[in-house]
Amino acid sequence: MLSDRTARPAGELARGARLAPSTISTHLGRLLDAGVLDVEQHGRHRYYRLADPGIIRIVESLATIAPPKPIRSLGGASTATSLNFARTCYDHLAGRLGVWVTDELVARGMLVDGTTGLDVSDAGAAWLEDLGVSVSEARAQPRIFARRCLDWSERRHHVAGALGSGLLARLLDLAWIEHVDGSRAVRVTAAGREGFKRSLGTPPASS
Amino acid sequence: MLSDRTARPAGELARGARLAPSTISTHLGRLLDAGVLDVEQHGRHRYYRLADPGIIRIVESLATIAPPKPIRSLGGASTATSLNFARTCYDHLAGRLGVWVTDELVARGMLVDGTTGLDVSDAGAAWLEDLGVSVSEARAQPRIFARRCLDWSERRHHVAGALGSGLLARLLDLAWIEHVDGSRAVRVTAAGREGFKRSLGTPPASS
DNA sequence: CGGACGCTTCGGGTAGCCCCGAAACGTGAC
DNA sequence: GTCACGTTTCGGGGCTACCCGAAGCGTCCG
Repeated sequence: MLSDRTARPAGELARGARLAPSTISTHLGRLLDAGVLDVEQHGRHRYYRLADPGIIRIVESLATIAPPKPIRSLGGASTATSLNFARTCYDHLAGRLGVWVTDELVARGMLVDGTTGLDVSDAGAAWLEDLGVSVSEARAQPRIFARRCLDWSERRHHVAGALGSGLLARLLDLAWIEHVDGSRAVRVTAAGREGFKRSLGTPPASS
Repeated sequence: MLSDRTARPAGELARGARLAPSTISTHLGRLLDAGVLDVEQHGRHRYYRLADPGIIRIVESLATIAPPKPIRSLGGASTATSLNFARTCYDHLAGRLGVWVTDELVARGMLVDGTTGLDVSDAGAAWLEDLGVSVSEARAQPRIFARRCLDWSERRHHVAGALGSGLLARLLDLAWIEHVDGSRAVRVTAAGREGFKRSLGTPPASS
């Protein structure tokens, strides 16, 4: 849950791992002592995050070789919260939906491995422009065009970078997806289900 | 023990870890199932090695953040074998002696961090030439001049690359060190103790 | 100021990992 | 064929990491 560089309070981590707050607190304390985590206090919340980029790299490389349902203890970890289905990760789409979109684009040859990160093929550019995402604008931005970002709930990659950002913005604009209250969680609208179905096939179920 | 890319039979790994062969065999079996290790059978020996470069990188990065005396179980791991004191790692010097030499050179400002790996200062070059190691020859070689190599017994770095190779060759040439029978283990001769003392201070004890 | 809330600390129960010795297996040596 | 040797498999024992509920501490809110 912390591998997306977010800082999260202990209670949220406990709920996410389906463990008692006291249990999570012990773990966090040890990781803090070991220098793996940093903590920042805001009011009565204590926000934990991975200590440095080196640690992040290690966590990510471990996650890539870990079996799909790893974690020998920690209760079973994967929760059934709406965050697992779809959420924003910074400014792009993550969760089961984000990974699905990425997978479909790759399967159709629209998204391919490029020299630095990912790239779109001609077919991919056409599809994106048709949807209303400006590929040329994304390319012009002073940041990496498209890169893989590790999804903590799916343990697979979804697309980030300028392209991921543009895609998320357009999907919200089209009202194919919308934020759930004020949270990072996202839900697919009726229009979205239709739209996805027409252009990429049936999206995963939210349950 | 496997992080230097060597392949080793189960029994040697058991002795190195000071564990019963049956215990080590269980661990190796699990790591094999998980795809972390590969195995190759030669006669009645089974040689284990890390499965791929990705795994090697992960093992090394974990070792760099692990505390100096980690390993919660596994008996206590660090053996008192002669391999721990001094050995060759490919074509350079490793073990307590190899790490000591590297540390002393760094402490004296002779070995410094360079753009790619390590580099020698003017003082370092002078010292090496005085010893009889040709720095210019090492630089001319079509391989990296000097790099850090993780020492599995010390869990710290020693110097490798063309410079590490030249240094080992010269130390053997000067008969400051010599191989123990046919093994990778190395011992310091009487002349070596004298020589090290004059130029770098008292070397670590072999016991 | 009292109560709610987030978090941590403490004490104790349990599951499962790590370990070993004994025995089985397979290969090479005599 | 028999023995030696390296390795694996099996059955069990001890330890400790993980986990929880209860209690304590600090912060915010009414």
